Amino acid sequence: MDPTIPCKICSDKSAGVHYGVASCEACKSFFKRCNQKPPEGNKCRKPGYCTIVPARRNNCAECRYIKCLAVGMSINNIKTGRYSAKQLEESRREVEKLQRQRELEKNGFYANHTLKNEDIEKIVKTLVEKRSVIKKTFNPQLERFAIPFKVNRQNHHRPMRERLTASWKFRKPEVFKTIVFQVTQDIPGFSSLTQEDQNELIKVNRVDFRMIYSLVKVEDSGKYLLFNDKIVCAVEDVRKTEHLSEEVVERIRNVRKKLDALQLTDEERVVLSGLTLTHTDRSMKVEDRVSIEKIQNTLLQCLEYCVGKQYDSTQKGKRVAKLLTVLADLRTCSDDLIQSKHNLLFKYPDVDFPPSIREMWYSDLQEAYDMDKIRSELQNIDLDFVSENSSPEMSTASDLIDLGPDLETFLFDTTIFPDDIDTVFK
Amino acid sequence: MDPTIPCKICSDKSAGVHYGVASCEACKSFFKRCNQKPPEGNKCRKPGYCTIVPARRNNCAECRYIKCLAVGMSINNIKTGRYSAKQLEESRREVEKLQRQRELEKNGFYANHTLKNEDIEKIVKTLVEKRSVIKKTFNPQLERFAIPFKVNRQNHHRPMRERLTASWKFRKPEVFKTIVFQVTQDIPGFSSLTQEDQNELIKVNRVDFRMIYSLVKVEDSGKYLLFNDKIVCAVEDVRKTEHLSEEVVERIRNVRKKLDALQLTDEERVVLSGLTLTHTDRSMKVEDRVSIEKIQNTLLQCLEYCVGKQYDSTQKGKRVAKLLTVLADLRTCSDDLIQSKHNLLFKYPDVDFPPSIREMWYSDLQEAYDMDKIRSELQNIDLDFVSENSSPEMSTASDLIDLGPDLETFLFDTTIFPDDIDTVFK
DNA sequence: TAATTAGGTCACTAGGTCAA
DNA sequence: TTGACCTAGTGACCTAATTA
Ligand SMILES: [Zn+2]
Ligand SMILES: [Zn+2]
Ligand SMILES: [Zn+2]
Ligand SMILES: [Zn+2]
Repeated sequence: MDPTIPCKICSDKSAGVHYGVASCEACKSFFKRCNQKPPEGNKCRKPGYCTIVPARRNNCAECRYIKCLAVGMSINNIKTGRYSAKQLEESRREVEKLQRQRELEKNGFYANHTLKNEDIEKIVKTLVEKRSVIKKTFNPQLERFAIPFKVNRQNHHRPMRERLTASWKFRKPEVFKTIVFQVTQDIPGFSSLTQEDQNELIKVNRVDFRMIYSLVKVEDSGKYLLFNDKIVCAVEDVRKTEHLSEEVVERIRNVRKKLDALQLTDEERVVLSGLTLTHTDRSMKVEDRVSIEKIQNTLLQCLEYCVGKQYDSTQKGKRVAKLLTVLADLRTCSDDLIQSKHNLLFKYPDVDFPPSIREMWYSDLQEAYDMDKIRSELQNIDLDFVSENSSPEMSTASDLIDLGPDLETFLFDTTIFPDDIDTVFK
Repeated sequence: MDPTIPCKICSDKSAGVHYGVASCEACKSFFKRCNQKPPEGNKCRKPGYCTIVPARRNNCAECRYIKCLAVGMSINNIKTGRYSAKQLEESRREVEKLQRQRELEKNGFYANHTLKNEDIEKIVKTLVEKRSVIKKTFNPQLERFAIPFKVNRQNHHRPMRERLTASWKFRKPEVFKTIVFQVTQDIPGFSSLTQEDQNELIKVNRVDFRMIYSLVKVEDSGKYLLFNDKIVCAVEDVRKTEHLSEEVVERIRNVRKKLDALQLTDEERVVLSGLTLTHTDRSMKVEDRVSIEKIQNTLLQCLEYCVGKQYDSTQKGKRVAKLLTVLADLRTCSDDLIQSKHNLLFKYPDVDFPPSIREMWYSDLQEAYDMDKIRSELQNIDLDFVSENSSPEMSTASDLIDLGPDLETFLFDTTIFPDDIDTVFK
């Protein structure tokens, strides 16, 4: 809407926000046509690598489309109607940011370099290995939760405020922070960002990150939470304790289905996870957008490389496009999830949430994660809140709906009410 | 007015009560435009089935419009001006209910499932058959009233209090209760509701139900009450004994006209009747709104199916929209009727109304229908209060206005003053 | 008065059109 | 195929009207 904000795809003069992204008239029309018929593959020698600028944007439709998807264009992201005062304020601030940005650019900070394959290989390999290390490191702690339990439905009728207050005593968000911190250490350029930017990116994108990075396999029917191939909990019970509406759950379910359908390789998974953290649209506070874009560019090259290992050039572009489309869907979906969390928390402002939770869910709070503190706290984390009784029962399948949340969300972010869990078995 | 009450159409943040329904700014504007020009039909594959949520509400205007109508939006439902203390109290209570609601949500009961055609067929067939059974069962009792009689106009000048007291001796609301109870037995899910919710729904929606379910044919001119094709009474006389204002009668007359103009098939009639009972906005006491919504959803599918039998896909959406519009009009109209009943009864608080009547008309009374008692009482109902004299005269047509009430209302709910009836003729 | 809403306004965008 | 331009919405905000 402000012409000083350039097209996110080709950096031409933007003609407003189209399909969720500031874009020029040309790129808007282009993406519109792509939705009717996506551009043919196997024309570009290196899909994803062509530079998209006004003069050359018509040279490679495939790359233009990939860029559209990468910056978050999606048919599910449509905005209509007049802007609210709040949105206008956002826009105004983005313009200011941009000006500061341009000054940085003049200092030759940003270079649109192309990585060598061996560098890419090294990055991806490190990320994959880090994931299995994390798995091993946290297994002992996570394993303690791999105990199926039954939810006491009676507790759903207790006053919400009471249940919320009780639940937070047992949250361990530090575990997640540690995991994501470990990962960012291996994303080239991420630790060079200011502490503030790092924290902000993690904060606003953690749901997306977690959804993709998830350490657990989701059970095939999608009805149960699995960890180490053991059923942990019925999804419907999580939905209720999470206080999520059917609609939000439906959205999550759909995105989870799409994610599962992708059958991500480990390599694709870690790179995509990293990509989620480079999304800056959710925050006004992020300062150094140019550096973040550079990180994004690096990871996109990694993605292209990983996909190229499995697919021939005919299919490679398609696969990349597909991955990025699902990423965009995931963003919209987790926006909803975050929103419904906010609604919940604002509805019960007097609940005694620990500061770490407030900070996590109230996006306008100023405190940020203290990475050093997290690192030092890593040793002292204690996760036991489930006592181990036994009772070989579980909510019946007929009560359940099809959803595939991930264990981490369940364990560290969700509103689990320990009092609701009355029997643990196996 | 309370922003925690979401938009009834798309569940976005509501901006107050518009056209009678809590709705967001967007849906308000949308409905406003629809009143100028309704959305084009035959664009949606399955009118009425699209989910209306903020992100997707612009995907299908037809379904959004149908949803508007289904939740009761109507140009005749406009409310302006400041809220009274009572209305504010209502709103406050609704917010509380909503919170409790979400906690109940839901023993897996609410699933937005789509019914198979054969199941729909079965439901509709059962409902239609039940109606003809009811007709047969109650014919002997109703037939006894199918005697035209003349009203003694002198009695209209007797003190109101006196007339009211006398009249209630002869009311038989039990008959109606039995009829509606029989019907609810065949509405899937209705009998699974708590006894309290069932009673409350019947209580607050009975006028609408009756108006549509009506067992009698209305005389063509609309000037006389008919049962089994025999004139029973002049409408204007009912108006006077009922103490209804010209305005209310005019409203009823208009709605009745609209209803008649629809030329409902038996199938449409029974399904619409069922739908009236799923309306929860009139009561604060209704608890399990989600289950009721599911019932409503089921019946909406039935309606769509019935309409689909007669109309091609081009016209189907239009017909459904039309039916739901009239339903909304009916609601407003019977709101007026109920209000004027309340006014009447509050004006004469010392009249010795039987408990069953108090309970029926004073919506804030706590007693509810006792279904089991009704069932057992069914055998003992005795409807004879009209003695059979004869006199071949009738109120002249010039006194009459165009109104088409239904016999059940006349017989069982209305304020008939037996003393007013001085001559009955063949 | 103050609260509250219908209807108007117009800054916005999806999708269609068509010359280049 | 492209992209400038157009049309039919959309929805945030405003004001006049309505009511307690
Ligand atoms: Zn562009
Ligand atoms: Zn290319
Ligand atoms: Zn809405
Ligand atoms: Zn539709």
